[in-house]
Amino acid sequence: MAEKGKYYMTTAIAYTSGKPHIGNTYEIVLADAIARYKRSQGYDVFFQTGTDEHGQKIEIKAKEANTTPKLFVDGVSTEIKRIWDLMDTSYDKFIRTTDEDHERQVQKIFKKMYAKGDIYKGYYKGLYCTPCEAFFTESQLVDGKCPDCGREVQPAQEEAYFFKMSKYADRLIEHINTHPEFIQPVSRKNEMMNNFLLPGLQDLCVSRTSFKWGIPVDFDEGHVVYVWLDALSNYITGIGYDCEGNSTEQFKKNWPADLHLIGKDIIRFHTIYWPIFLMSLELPLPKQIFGHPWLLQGDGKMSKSKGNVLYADELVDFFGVDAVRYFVLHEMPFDNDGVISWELIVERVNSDLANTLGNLVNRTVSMTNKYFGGTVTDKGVTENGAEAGMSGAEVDADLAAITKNTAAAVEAKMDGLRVADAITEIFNLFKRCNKYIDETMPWVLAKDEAKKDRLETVLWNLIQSISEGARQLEPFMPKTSKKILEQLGGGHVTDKPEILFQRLDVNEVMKKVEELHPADVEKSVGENDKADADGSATDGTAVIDIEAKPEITFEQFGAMQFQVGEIIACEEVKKSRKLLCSQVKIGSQVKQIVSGIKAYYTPEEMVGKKVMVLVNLKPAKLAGVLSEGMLLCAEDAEGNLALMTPEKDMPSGAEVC
RNA sequence: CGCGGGGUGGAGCAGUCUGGAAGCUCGUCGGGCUCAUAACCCGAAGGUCGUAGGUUCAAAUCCUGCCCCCGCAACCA
Repeated sequence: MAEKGKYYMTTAIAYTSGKPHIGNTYEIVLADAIARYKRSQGYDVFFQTGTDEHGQKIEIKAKEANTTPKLFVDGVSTEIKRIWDLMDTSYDKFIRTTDEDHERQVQKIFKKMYAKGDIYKGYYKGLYCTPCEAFFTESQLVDGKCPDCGREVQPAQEEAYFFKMSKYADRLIEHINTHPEFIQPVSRKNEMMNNFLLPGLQDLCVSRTSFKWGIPVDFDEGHVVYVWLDALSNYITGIGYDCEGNSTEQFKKNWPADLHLIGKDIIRFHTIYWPIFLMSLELPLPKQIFGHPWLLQGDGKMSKSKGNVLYADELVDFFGVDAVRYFVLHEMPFDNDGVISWELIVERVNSDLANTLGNLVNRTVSMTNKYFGGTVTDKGVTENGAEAGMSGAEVDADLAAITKNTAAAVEAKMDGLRVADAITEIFNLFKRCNKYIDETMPWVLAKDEAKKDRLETVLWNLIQSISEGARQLEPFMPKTSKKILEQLGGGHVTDKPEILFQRLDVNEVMKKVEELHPADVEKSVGENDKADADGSATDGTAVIDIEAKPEITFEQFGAMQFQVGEIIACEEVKKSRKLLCSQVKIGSQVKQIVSGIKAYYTPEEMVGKKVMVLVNLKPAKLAGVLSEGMLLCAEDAEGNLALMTPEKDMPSGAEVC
C-alpha cells in the first residue's frame, strides 16, 4: 500500500461528568472505524481522543460525591478509557485536560491572546439577583424581575475576560465559503452562517470567577479559563503545540488536523470559536469538521431515572464487541439520528451477523472439510452442468467482479465518511457469496466424481471472496475480520468452524435485561406482547422504585404546609405546551398555581376538583405566569400524572398532615 | 412568531442539495434447496411519498400555506 501522507483526526474529548452511555461511545467507534480504514489505505494516521475535565458542573458533582474534583475526574476518566479500550478503539493518544503540559500550554495560549489584544479585560454586565446569585440579561427578565424568583434585580458587573470574536468573523466567513468541505454535513453550514456568523458575533466571555475548578489565568488570580477555550485547545496541545515557538516535530507534522469528528450539538464551538482561536494563534485551520448525528434510545428519551440508558459495557456483555460496533456503525445514517434498543440489536445480530455472515463462513468451512478434507486449490474449472440459468463461467465472473469491486465501493463511501454505507457494501458481497452457493450447488457437484474439480474451484472462489470481504471488514469489526481469515486462512480451513455470532432469542434477551434492570420491566412488558411467557406472576401489580432521598427530620417535614384546595377556575397558559393555570381556593384565600399537567387534564375537568396543595412553596414564574404553590401529583414510570385528591370529601383549606 | 429534526408499502430507513421509471432491511405470503447457525436462494403481495395549492412536458424531489410527531430550550414548582 502506497504511503499517502499523514492523517490527523480527533474525536471530541468526553466530558467527565459521569459514565459515558452508548451514544457517547458511538463517536469513538465511528472515529476508530475511520482511523483503521485510513491506516489500511496507507495513511500515517494519528488518532487522538481524551477527556474534558474542568468546569463548574464537575466541581458540583465532586462535591455531591463528597470528593475532590481531581479524584472525581480521575475516576471517571479511567472509566471512559476502559470503555474505549473495551470497544477495541485504536487511538494513539488519550489526552486529559488536567494533564500538566496541557494546562501549562493553555495558560500560555491565554496569555498570548491577551498580549495580542484579542482578549481584553472587561466587565460582565447584567442584572443581578442577589438571592439567586445569578446574572440575567434584559431579555431573560420576566416583567423586569428575576425569572427564577420574581424578585427585583440590580444592575451589577463582574470582572471578566472577553475574546474579540468579531475581529476574525469576516475571515471565517470567507474561509467557510471557499472551503465547502469544511463543515460536514453541508446542511450544518447554513445553520452556522445564518444563525451566528451573518447576524454578527458577540465577543465571547472566556474566563470565569464563579468557580475554581479550571485552569487558572496565571496573571490574574481568581479567574479560570473558560472550559471551551481549555477543551478545544487539546487538539493542538495533545500533539505538542507550543505557542512560544517550541512545538514538537509531531505537531509540525500533524497540524492542521484532517478531521475533527464531533457530535452535531457542538458544531458551533468547532466551526466558529475554534477556527477563530486558531486564527488568533496564527495557525492553519483544520481541514474538515464532521458533526455526526446522535444515537437515540428507542423512545427518544434517554433518562437515567427511568433506568433505560444503554451502556457500551453492558451491551458488550450481551452481544460481544464487534456486534455492538457493527450495530452502531451500521444503524447510523449519514446525517439523521439513529435508533438503538435491545430488540433492534438482536434483530441485526440475527439477520446480518448470524445468518448472512456467520452462516456463510460456517457452511463454506463445513463443505471444504467435508469434500476436500479442508484444503482446496484453484482448479480453474468454470463449466459444468449443475448451474441453472447462468453458465458456470458467468456465475464465477459475476462473483469475481463484485469481489473485486468491493474495495473500490467501500473506498468511495468512506471518502465521504459514509461509514454505514461502506459496511453495507461489504455485506452485499457476503450476500452475493450466499447466492453463489445456491447457484453452483456444491452438494450436487459432490455427488458426481467427474465434477470434483469444478466443486473445488467453486469452494476456492468462495474462500477468496469471503476472505476479501473479511479484509474489508477489518476497520469496522477487527476481531471478526481476524477470526474469519483464521478460519479460512492459509490454504487450509479450520477443522471445526467456530460459530461467529450465535442467533439470539429476543424474548430471552429481554428477560435477562429485565433481571439486570428491574425498573425497565413495565416498559418492556407493555411493549412486548409475549411477556406472558414467564412474567404473568407480576402482571397487574406493577410497582415502581425510585431513587431514595436522604432521610429528613420531623422539623423539615413540619416546615411544609399542605392543604386541601378547590380548583375554582382553570385555563391553559398560552404559549406553553404543558402548563395549566389554576385558581385554587384554599380556605378563604385564592392562590394561582401553574402546573405542568396539560397533557393529562383539560381545564374543564380540573374545575371543581379538591386537590392537595403545597401552600408555602416559594412563588415562581412559569412561562411568565406567577405560581404560588404546587398541586401534588403521582407520577408513573412513563411520566403520566394523576392529581392527589382526598379520599373523603374535605373542606377547602383543610390541613394535610 | 424561540432553535432544530422529521412525516416514503405492517415496522425501521434511503432517495430530496443536482426534478425524469418509488428503493433497501426486517416482517408477511408462496416456491426452491438441504452444505449450513430452523439457515440460505427465488418469487409475490403491499405505498394517494403528511396535506392543500403552485411552478414544470415531468415533482417524493423546487416554491407557498396548513396539519401532525420528535429532540433541545423554555415552563415539568
